Amino acid sequence: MGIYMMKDKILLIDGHSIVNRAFYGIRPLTNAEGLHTNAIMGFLNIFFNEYAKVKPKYVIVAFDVRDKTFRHEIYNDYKGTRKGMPDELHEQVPVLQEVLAAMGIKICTLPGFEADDILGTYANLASQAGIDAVILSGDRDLLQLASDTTMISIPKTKAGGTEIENYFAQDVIDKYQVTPLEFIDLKALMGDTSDNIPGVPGIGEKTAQPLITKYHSIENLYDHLEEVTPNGAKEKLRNGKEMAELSKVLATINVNSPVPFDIHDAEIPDESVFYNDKSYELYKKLELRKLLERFKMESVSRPQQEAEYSKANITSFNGFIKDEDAVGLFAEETLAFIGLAGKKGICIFESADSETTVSALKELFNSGKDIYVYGLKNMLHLIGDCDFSHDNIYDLEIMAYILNPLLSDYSYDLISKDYLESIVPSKADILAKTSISDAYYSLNKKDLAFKVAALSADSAFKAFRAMKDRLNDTGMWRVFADIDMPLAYSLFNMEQTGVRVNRQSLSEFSMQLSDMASELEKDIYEEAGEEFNINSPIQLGNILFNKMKLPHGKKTKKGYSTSADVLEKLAPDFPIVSKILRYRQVVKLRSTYAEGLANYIGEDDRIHGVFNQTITATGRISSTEPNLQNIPIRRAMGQEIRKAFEAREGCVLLDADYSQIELRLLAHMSGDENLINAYKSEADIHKMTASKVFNTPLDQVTKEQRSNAKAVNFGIIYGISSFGLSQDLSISRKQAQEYIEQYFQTYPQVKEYLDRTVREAKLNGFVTTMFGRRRPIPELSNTNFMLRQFGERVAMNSPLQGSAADIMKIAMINVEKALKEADLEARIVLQVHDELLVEAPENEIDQVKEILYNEMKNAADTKVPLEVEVDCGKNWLEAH
DNA sequence: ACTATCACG
DNA sequence: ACGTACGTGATAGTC
Repeated sequence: MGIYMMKDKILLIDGHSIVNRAFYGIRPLTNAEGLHTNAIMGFLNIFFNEYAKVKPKYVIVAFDVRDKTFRHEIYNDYKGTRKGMPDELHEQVPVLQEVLAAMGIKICTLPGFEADDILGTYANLASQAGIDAVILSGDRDLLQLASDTTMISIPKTKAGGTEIENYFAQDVIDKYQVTPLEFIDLKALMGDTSDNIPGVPGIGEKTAQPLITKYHSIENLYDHLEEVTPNGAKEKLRNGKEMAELSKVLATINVNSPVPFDIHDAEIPDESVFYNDKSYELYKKLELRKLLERFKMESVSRPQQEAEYSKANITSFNGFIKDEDAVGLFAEETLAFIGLAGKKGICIFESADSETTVSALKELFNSGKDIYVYGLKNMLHLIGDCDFSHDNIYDLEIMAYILNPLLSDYSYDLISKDYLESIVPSKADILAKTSISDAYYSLNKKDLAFKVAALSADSAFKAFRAMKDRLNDTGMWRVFADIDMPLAYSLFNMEQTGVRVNRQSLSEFSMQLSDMASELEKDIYEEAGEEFNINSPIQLGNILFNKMKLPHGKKTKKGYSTSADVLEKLAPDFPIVSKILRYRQVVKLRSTYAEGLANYIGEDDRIHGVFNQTITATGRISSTEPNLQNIPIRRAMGQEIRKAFEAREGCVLLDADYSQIELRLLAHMSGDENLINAYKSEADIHKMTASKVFNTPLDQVTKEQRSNAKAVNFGIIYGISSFGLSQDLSISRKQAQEYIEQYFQTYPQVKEYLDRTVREAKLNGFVTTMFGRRRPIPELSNTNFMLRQFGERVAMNSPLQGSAADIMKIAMINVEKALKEADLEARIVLQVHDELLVEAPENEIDQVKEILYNEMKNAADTKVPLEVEVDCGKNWLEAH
């Protein structure tokens, strides 16, 4: 390998241009404080990529002083002003500058000059000092600065990510047939609206480019104006001479600006200067999680705040809690140790065996002390039961969820930040990807496991008060104490009970499905004339819409949509399409359900799924590993899967579901007299609505009218829009709009209620359920019309969906309690939003039916009675 | 890791 | 001019 001197490099960044590109390229993101962060994140990503590629010795980021844009003022004065940036972007610029400064990166602004001038000047200075320059900008204006030693880098957003186009002088010539300096003249002729360069009216790129290639400059072009053909262009040039000259002044970058510091002041001696305490805290505050990983990678020796704790044997934990009223508790699956934190400090208690730990935990729970934990339900699974006092145990994860259900994570480090204003290292910071168990049992990471335990217990101990106050202040303490906290035990019991699934039935059905799939596959290949992957939307789209030339509907990013609603419209005319739809159905049933569910059936022939309590924005619970809330029901083939959910020997399944609970709640919450009366007088609300909306006697309502009214009813719950309804019903927007207006005429107080809800949501920034649970809606104050519109629909939907969720939670708690008090063996096995599935011994059927009906019906007091249907059967399909 | 699709309420 | 119904999770393909 030869040895040669590498020239030093300087990376010059056009701040506003890159931040703009980042803003529009990345979906909106905010941190817990509501500060937008997408542009900052995008900028830093682009920066780190470019930094890694260029490996510069110097870095300068230039920003315009936006209020006074000197050169352009001349022009702005008579032709309007530069487009302002949206608030969501504007607020990020000073924060980004703060981040860059913390990273030790020089920022340069210069009143009276543009960022372009600063970049040009430093590139010029660099060239004189024998330093290569790389200018990073989204703006092609900068191409005039390209030379053999100055490269212009322009990021382009492509489908697969960001690609960067690099231009030295020769690259500019190759692409535009003009030299970098001639690029100024080209720009001056053709103009650039984004940069407020007027250009010569009527002259575009097509005309301008050959002219500059031939005459090299505007001055020379006008000296030879008479030679120019065609006459039209000549005439336009003649009339636009003044514009051309002005434009050239505007388009020329000043490479001799009075820049405030020397290149050598912008030296980055080593990449590690980016990663310091100050920048770490800023990244953390901005919740730039992905980027935070760099801090670990790049500076392993970064000092981490130490958690001070003592160590003891678990048998002595009583001594620790003796003079404490409350403690924060950490426990995890090894059960080899626990962490306790109280007012006198933190202690890690080690234990010889898990039985000792379990009994210590139970004793602790029964000690009468208040216990604060993160994720109680998981802890209950470690212990194996919840037969101990409940009302002194508080789950901070649930508290944090209620305070802001929009977050994706409620770990101790985020809670410390939000409620204690204290930055502590997260589990991932301390252990990277190692699990607590692996760390505990490894040779050198045991103390790291202890450290996580200590920080978690300590933050639980300290954050409780602030969170309780916040729940009280927002009127949500009752939601926590009466609904979500007790529900955790119900969910634990449900998970522990599990639901019995017949392995044999699933496997037989899976084989049938496989046969059906290969049959359909064969037919589809035959009709398509070739073999391809039917599961690939890209390949399928190509076959259907490019090769076979079927009429296409919507487009996706990568081609034509092949979604079911598009294919269904084609199915009657093209047999291959019906086969594809059927193939999809079959494959879905096999992979997700027949095979997918089988993987979760345990030794006890039951599936013990996970019911998550801190996921949804509205207060519903969600189900994972596997998802037991989306088991097929609507189509005959899918019902086979439901049949596999069986009661164990000697038992039956009782299924209880609320009928149209959200619509009934709409009647209750709006107080609409017509809707309330409709419910009181007629069982079939969709038919009743059809009769009123379409002005038809009840007994003459057609099937179609009823189903249209049903769609409108659903639309109302989802936050009605004429577009959405028109899509659903395959009718025109105008027609949909008429339905909606008819509906609101029928139920005027519903309209008033929805308007009021949106209005108050805009005022408060959140909506509430009947029980006071809040959902924040930051979209309502977004400047993006689409997002605001979305916020309005959410405002209409969330109180209904959320109140229904609250009611079901209350019902679950009460059903469980009633089953226990009646000393029954029956257990809740599933919850599917408005439906409960209970497994009960045959001799308990009547009692359990009664309990389900009463507890669900009476879970809330509403102006329209809640209707509950209870049924039973040997399997879930029969019971529903 | 992201997109498209589809299962449920 | 935009381009959408509300709330979820799993799978397969693609990058």
